[in-house]
Amino acid sequence: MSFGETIRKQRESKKLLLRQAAAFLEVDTAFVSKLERGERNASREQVIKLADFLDTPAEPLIIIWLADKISDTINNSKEGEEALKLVLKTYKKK
Amino acid sequence: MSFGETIRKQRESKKLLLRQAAAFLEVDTAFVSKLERGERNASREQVIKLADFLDTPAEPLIIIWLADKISDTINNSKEGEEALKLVLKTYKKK
DNA sequence: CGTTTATTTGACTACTTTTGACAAGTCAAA
DNA sequence: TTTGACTTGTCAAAAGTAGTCAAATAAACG
Repeated sequence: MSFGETIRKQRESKKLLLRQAAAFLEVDTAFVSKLERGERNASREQVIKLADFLDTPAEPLIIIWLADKISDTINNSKEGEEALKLVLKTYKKK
Repeated sequence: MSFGETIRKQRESKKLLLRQAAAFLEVDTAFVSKLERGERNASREQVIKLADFLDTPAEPLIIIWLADKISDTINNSKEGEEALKLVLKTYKKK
């Protein structure tokens, strides 16, 4: 599940409105709608604020958000999986 | 080893000059220098051309180049490893 | 139905980033 | 001291992005 879907689900399950999320983040409602549908990207700060707004721990949300960004840079290229493995390998040692 | 280092090593081992690489890629010498030092990013097309220029298969080069971009989007954040694993997991099933 | 409230869409602007060139620089070798 | 390889800084143009606004849909609901 993508970052957008995740926060939408959480927001809805708590009966919160886009408008409220927007007020909390201090942005326009349309913008939050776009975040939830993956049409815009959240900044790290916004993710943290969202976690706060949704009253959920930030870290898992950040992980999903980051994963989304990674998928995005890979962009379905067929070399993606190999590249991921490579990064993971060199990431561990250090 | 990063993408830049990789292509520099290959170029040097074949006694090719920056100037020649630049001509082949149809860019300026300074630009290739920056690519090799990671100060600029190559486009996918440029990577492919480079492979051609270096007379080496493109795929492994693309993998390294992609891995570089991924590392870049993770940018040492502590959630990076978890995010990588998450992407890898969802990437396999598809 | 008709009205109101929530969400989506698209166009648009301002801002930031990136590309690649150019000129001037360092450095080594001859 | 000239020459050839590479590096560095600066910049204009191009491309990308964040966020807004107004108008369009879609629910919800009496």
